[in-house]
Amino acid sequence: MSVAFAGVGHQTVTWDRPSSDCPVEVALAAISGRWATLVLRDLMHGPRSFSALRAGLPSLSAKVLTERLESLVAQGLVSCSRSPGFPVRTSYELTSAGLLLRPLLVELHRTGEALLGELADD
Amino acid sequence: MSVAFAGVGHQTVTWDRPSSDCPVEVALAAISGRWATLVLRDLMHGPRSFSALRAGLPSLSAKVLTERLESLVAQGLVSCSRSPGFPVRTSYELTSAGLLLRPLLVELHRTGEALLGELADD
DNA sequence: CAGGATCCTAAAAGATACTG
DNA sequence: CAGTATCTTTTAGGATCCTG
Repeated sequence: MSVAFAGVGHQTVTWDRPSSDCPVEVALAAISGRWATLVLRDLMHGPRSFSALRAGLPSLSAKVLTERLESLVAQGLVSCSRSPGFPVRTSYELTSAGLLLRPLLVELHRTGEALLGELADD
Repeated sequence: MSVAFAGVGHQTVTWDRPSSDCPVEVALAAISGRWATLVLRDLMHGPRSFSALRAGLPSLSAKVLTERLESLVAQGLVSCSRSPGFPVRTSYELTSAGLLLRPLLVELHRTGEALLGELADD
């Protein structure tokens, strides 16, 4: 059921709704939600604690950061380890699956620049 | 202000919120919203009328399709031409800017497949 | 330090009916 | 045909205060 965007060829699949088994939806799920790409970008540079992530994104509330991280962990893209003792320290880190997102983020950035350039010509 | 995701190097930019002048946000805006990628995928195959798009995405209401198309047109990614006379016929078509999204859609699909493969290993 | 619990608002999505 | 109008529901995001 591989849908070839590039090869504009014949294809049998006909989605009638965004279905979660579609690869595109899977990838989209990983990067959607406000701040998601920014959090991922931070994690691309290495493991980060909860507060390190907050410090990097000051206008992001604890609640939303928690949501974003929970989502990423649930999708198997990020793992979380917490130090025993007190106060607790956490370390969020990309899993091998999470690392697969790097080319997508790069492409997102590249495409955005291309759009800015193209639309400036008008 | 080019942010290198790939080159994990030094960078001066520090976003404290998703800003619309960030290329990543620009690209994200183009593909966000439910059904957006599906509509774009249809348009990648050539010009489509309003009802042709609806026919391809049966569970998508006229209202939402209208919203999606308005957004794409507003972003300069799609153009719309309407035939004079009655009944009216429309033709939505990707602009040259809109065509720039193709590699991104391909990458989205590719990444999704990679994720499905990687996560299946667990 | 790293969240959880609540409450609130705004925006997005969907259903339905109607118009140029 | 190609939408618009309206209303209701859902969901995301944010603010604030609290806890292990």
